[in-house]
Parts: sequence; C-alpha cells; structure tokens
Amino acid sequence: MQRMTRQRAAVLELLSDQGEFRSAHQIHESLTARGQAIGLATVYRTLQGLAEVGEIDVLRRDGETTFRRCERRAHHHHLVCRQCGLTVELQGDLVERWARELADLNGFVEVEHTLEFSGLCANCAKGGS
Amino acid sequence: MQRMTRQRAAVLELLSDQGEFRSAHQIHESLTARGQAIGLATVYRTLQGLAEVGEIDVLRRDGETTFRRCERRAHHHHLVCRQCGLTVELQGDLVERWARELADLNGFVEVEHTLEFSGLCANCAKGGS
DNA sequence: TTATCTGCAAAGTATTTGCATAATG
DNA sequence: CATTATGCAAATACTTTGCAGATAA
Repeated sequence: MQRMTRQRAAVLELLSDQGEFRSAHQIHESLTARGQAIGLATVYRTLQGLAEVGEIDVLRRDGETTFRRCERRAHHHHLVCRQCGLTVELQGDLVERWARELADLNGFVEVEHTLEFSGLCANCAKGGS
Repeated sequence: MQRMTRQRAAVLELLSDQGEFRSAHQIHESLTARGQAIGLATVYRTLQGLAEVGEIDVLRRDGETTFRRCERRAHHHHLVCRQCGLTVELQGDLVERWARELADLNGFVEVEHTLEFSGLCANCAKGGS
C-alpha cells in the first residue's frame, strides 16, 4: 500500500536524525541542503501518509504543522528561545498528571496535550550576539 | 486607544450571543447575515485587538483560529473534545508557576506558553449523537 | 480636528490537488 | 506490468497589509 521510495526513505531518515518537531518546509529545506532532490508537495504527501500510519507525531504550532518521528521515549516539553532557537528539554510530568486528573473530572478519555514554553534566553535578552 | 466602532460593537455582541468558539470567517458570515455590513479584514483586525486586550479567548483548531468571548479575564487553558468541539475552561495556575520557575532556572525572560488538552468527551466516547 | 478605524483588493503563508511521467513491487 | 508515487504548477484556505477615505473622541 505504501511504497518505499527514495523520497520516503529520505524523509524518514531525516526525521530520525533530527529528533525534534519540524515543519514540512524545514524538512524540505534540509533534504535539499543534503543534496536529496524532492518536491515540497511530496514532502507533504509523505508526511501525511506517515502520520496516518502512526510512524510520526504531528503537532500544530502557530500557523503550521510540525512532525517528528515517534519515539518510545517518554514525551516531554521544551523551552525555546524565540530569537535564536536555543532549546531546553524539560523534565517533570506535572502536566501529564494534570491531564489524567482532568480526564477523570470531566469524563473525557484519550486526553492528549500540547505544551510549549517560549521566551528569550539570557544571551538574546541582553542584545545577544 | 481602542475605539468603539459600530463594527467592534457588532463583533462583541455576536460573540456574546454565540457562546462557542467561532472562526473569523463564521463571524463575518453571521454578521453579514444579520445585515451588519463589515469587511472580513476588519473582523480579523478586531478579533486580534480583542484577543490582545483579553476580551476574547483564542483557540487554534485544525488550520484555523477560533475566538470566543470569555467571562474570565485571566488567561486560562482548555480541554476540547476533538470530535464535537465541546470545550471546558480549566482553572489552576500550575503551568504559570512552572513557567516562572523555568525562567529563573534557565535564565530566560518573557516566557510565554501554550497549553491545550484535547480528548474525547463522554458523549462522543460512547459513539455519541 | 486628528488619530484611529474601515473596506477593498492585493500580497502572503501554509497546504492541497490535477495531471502527465517515473518508479516500485 | 499494473499500481502507486513524484514533480511541477496552479488552486485553496486562512490571514495580513497598503492605502485612501470614513469616523470616533
């Protein structure tokens, strides 16, 4: 049903390398930079297909959709500098616990969540390099 | 700074009538249907202004942004049923506290966050109407 | 009066789709 | 070889912006 093409393999490999959520545009750019010829439309179609099969995670951010290869590793959150992109991986599961509590309290099931922090890192805050 | 124009009043009134989250397009359509002449661009600009002042809540759904008048002025989060759109406003500021803590810990400033929970409400979970 | 707001249309993004060609299983 | 995927460009969907004229305070 889903054929393994050069492009599909390239997208999967890229997503494995970059553990983070990336937009279709970023993925296309990275692949092109690596010398992998691939159309933007194909990137979109491939990502859509991979998401349907559950190979990758989808996250809506601002106005765009981002994708990441699913890992068994526990999900976590990020603190991102909105100027330079510096990213800190956060620990702690208080949101996860809150989610569970909310599910019980409101009769919801399969409760998922998205959480992200953004700010200015120390360097960028003081005029940064 | 923000002038009360006929259009602004109309948007506010509509949002008060319809308690649920509505997209700019839906709002524009409803107003036009009511005989209120207003440009789509104005709807967007007005909604943006109202959101900045905290008069309305913003929620990103699929590819579009939706708005709803909120009773509670303080910023808060939502638990949304991904099938029927039922929305519960959440209370508690544990994420806000966490954000403050993270800022200190990592030397970030102006830390903002986005958090949203989605799941299936009781009704939809059992096959719902 | 004058700073702000409005409408329109044009410009931007992000994403999807039609179709002829290429490549997979 | 029969499908399914690809690339391109054109098409969509949503949102923002430039600007001249209108309007609230």
